[in-house]
Amino acid sequence: MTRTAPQVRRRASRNAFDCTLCRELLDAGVSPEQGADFDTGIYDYEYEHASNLYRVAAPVDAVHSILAGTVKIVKAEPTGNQRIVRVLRTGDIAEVECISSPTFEHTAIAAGSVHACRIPIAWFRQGLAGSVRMQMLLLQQSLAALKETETWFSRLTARATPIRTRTAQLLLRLRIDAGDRILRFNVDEMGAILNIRPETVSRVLSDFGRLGIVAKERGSVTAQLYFRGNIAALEKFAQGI
Amino acid sequence: MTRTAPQVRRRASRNAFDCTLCRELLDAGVSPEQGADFDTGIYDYEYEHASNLYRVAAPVDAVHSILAGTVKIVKAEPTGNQRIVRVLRTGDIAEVECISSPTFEHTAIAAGSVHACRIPIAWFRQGLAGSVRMQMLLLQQSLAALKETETWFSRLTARATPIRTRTAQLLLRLRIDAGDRILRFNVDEMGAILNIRPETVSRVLSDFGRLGIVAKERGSVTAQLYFRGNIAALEKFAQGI
DNA sequence: CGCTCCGTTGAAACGAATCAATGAAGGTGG
DNA sequence: CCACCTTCATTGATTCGTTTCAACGGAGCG
Repeated sequence: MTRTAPQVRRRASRNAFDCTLCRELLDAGVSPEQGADFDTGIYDYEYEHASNLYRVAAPVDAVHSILAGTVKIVKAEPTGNQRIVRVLRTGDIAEVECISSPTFEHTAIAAGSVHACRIPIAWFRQGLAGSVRMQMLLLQQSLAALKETETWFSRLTARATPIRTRTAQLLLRLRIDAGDRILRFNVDEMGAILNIRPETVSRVLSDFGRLGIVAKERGSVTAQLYFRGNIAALEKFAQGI
Repeated sequence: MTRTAPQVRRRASRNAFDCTLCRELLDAGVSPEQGADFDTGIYDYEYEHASNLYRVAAPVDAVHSILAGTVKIVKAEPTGNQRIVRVLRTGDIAEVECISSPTFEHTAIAAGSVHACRIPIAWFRQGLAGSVRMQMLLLQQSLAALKETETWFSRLTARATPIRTRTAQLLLRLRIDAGDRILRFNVDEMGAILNIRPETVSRVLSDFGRLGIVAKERGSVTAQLYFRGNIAALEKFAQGI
């Protein structure tokens, strides 16, 4: 989990109004100073796979609204190792914690290609103070994050449940929409979530592979990011067979 | 963890205005209908040790503000076993989740004697809609809960860390104020937090006892609720010796 | 006094961690 | 275009820690 991650990010072409948060802010009548345009720092950025949206302990300069893609939220332990505490999807707002914290409490890493809107913190705070709808929106987000984290941890780290079961649960949680595609994390990352060693993840995944339940996608380069899974079978395993 | 818990609760004598939440609501100009008095259902209740403030899946009838004491927040797993996802202290607001949920998502159990203010949900929601300060207050609470849960889980369930270490960390987290008193959970409960078997908890605690680091309080009946701990020594263990 | 609840302790079984070696894939430079 | 190197996944053999099963003991209570 200490492998280096590229820091690349580039401005994309999308309109800022695709972002719920931006719309909400503008609706609230809080415009980013007069003559607002995209030079104020509100953009749709595209982040490469494995790049950081922001890093732990860095001063909070912006709030990120996920327009497309999946983002891993990583918490660093004092012991040095890192754990993934939740996963953000399209529509989520990253690091609502920034309201009461001057620095980021997590690191956010793109899983696959990610589009995110970066809203300058000053504008965001201004908007928050003046808009009841903004506050409710954030409250909802915060509660959603709480629920996600609780479930994530309490189900996925339950030692009573065998690792086979927990791995199946994790794979189901990483499913893309309704199909049989599953977001593919590497063995280190899955270990960081399930709290087991990468070797063990590999063993379980190999088992699943032999049973024909999970297969790695072959073909194009980007396809490596996904598994193909037998969802019905996985659900059985997830319930402890 | 399936031991029965008494359901006792009785009305205490304290004034509702000791409760931050109540004050906030009244300040917001939202009074519980005219002629408001304590018959509206706003009370300072006293809960006995091990009694429930509310139970999972029950319809949300009230929000609880903890005036004094410690409350365990328990999440039930589909597998049947229960885990303590966080601990509430004086000043905390229980189950902020109720804003977006019709039923309780957790069970709240008093650890020792607990004073809590029960605010009828209708009044609470009314106040929330009209008060910016209320919303910010809840947002803060929600974020605090999120942080607490993350830390709780990510530190205490880290499999890499030996159980000795994690137990020491837990004990430090259960410390009462600045002294050497530590809130005493039973072996089942500590197991439910650390995600280990009660027998294992017992073994570790016995070790600590032999090392003179932790001692069970002797004497009065209520004193059973506490340990006496050598804080400095525990901190060493908590850092992995 | 005997019951039950809860904590304690022991011995054995099991499962994941650890250590170590091999293999597949991708990138780089000659 | 191929050899080389790095990264990451895989697999095996062994060790270690927790669980499991089981029995015992103290405390509180009817």
